Amino acid sequence: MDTIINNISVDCVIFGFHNNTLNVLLTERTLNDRNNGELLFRDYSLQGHHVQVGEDIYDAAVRVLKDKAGLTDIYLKQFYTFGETNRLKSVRDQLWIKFNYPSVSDHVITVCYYSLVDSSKTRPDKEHGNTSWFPINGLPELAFDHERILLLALHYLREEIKREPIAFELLPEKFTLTQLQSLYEVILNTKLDKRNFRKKITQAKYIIPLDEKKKGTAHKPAKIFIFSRDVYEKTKKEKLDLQF
Amino acid sequence: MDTIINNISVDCVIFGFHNNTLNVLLTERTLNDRNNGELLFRDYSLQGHHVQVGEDIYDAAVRVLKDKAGLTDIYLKQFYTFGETNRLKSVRDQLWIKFNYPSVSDHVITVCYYSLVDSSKTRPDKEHGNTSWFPINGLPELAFDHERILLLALHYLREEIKREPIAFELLPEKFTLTQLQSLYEVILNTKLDKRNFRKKITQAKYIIPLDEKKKGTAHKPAKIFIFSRDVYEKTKKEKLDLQF
DNA sequence: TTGAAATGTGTACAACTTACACTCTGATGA
DNA sequence: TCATCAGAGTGTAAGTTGTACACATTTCAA
Repeated sequence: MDTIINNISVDCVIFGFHNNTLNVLLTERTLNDRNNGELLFRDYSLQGHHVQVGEDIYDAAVRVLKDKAGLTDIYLKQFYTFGETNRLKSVRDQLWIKFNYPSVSDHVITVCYYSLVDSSKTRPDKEHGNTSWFPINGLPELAFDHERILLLALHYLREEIKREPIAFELLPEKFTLTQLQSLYEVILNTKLDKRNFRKKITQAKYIIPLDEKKKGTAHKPAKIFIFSRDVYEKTKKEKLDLQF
Repeated sequence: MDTIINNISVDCVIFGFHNNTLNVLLTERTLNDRNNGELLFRDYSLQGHHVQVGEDIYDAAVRVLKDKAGLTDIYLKQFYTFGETNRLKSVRDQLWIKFNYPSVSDHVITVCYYSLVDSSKTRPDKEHGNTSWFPINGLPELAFDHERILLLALHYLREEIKREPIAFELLPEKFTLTQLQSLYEVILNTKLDKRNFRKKITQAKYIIPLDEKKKGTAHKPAKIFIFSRDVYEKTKKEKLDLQF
């Protein structure tokens, strides 16, 4: 039997892009009264779990994605570790922990990752029935310090998407430029100029047009593009640009 | 008595700028043979320690800076957490740990910070006699996985100094533009054009010239500048600049 | 007073960013 | 089959920013 390390956990903030919004995958957490079964509270948490004995923390994050969301082979980035002594000390969290994981330490450090998934590949399955997507702008009440974790993840995502080609992790392999542009607009919360955006794309040789068009649209079909990490690695240039 | 959490530590990569190089503060680690006292090995480690029971991890980092290097009130940035199961498993490290900290877990997670100090304020004192500065380009052999940690710290420092006004943390309060420029040159490992560099400075209203000149130079004395975080916060503009 | 050493300054050209509006294409249904 | 709809796709001019480049100035010390 795998045993857990009782003071170290990982939490994953799983981002997906659909319905033209940025969404996060959350799991319902409820606590019922021990005596009468009455619902004491319902809120939502990130996907997380304790690291197991003998397990690397990165592997723990991979395991959490697999077990809690059925996701494999996706982008995972460690962004911060939370280690305040009071992070699980609210009355509600204490109740829940005592009921569900009585053996856990009262000072748990959590190493946090954010991950990016192509939501077209992720269908809600039976196994993870109490897990669902919530739009960034319409979050429910969150468990523990998960709101803080989520907001910081969003901050790092916004910074990273400006500098690294990670947007593609959130899109299907084949995408249109309109899709790509609205992804940037949604994440960065700005409006971008279509022509200027496309001018930049043309310069990036690793965003490659196919001889293929989007089918089944009631209007002019869009050209389809793919991202090549290979070409990216070979053509990327370091930009030195001091932001005084 | 303070007790330590035996599987969670913090490590600090302390950067300083002097002699026109970027330096790191390291502490000598030695192990002598139990029987004949003969030196088994000598290498160097970052400043680190286990987190104590009831202590926030950030506070642990502050404590480490104080206790191990006599530093207070300096810039501290968490950049990564290392949690591989084999990070302390080399023969040498195991020997050292068994001798010095036999009660420590064999899977220690370490939360890493880098810190920036104005080295003009840090004089090597008696208490920390086995601690000294090493230039980035002339590092000695390092303990544990500290070389890896140090290199990653350097990576994050290089990224952050391009976007945030942290260079000033490495300089005295009053500095000249030549000092500032060579700091950037050393950290980013490039040559910058003096006139263009100064043109940028002029635009940044938070780098403020004083009516004061450097004294005691055998040549034309340089104007003295200070950095104002206050003005920075008020005048900074978000730069949206997708690096395709 | 002269030399050494580092400070401080301007301009022209190239590259990049920004603002902006209309035509094209294919699907649909009248 | 033709008109309409909805989104795709395209170029240019003006402004801003980045880059390359060389010499006069100031102080100290000999």
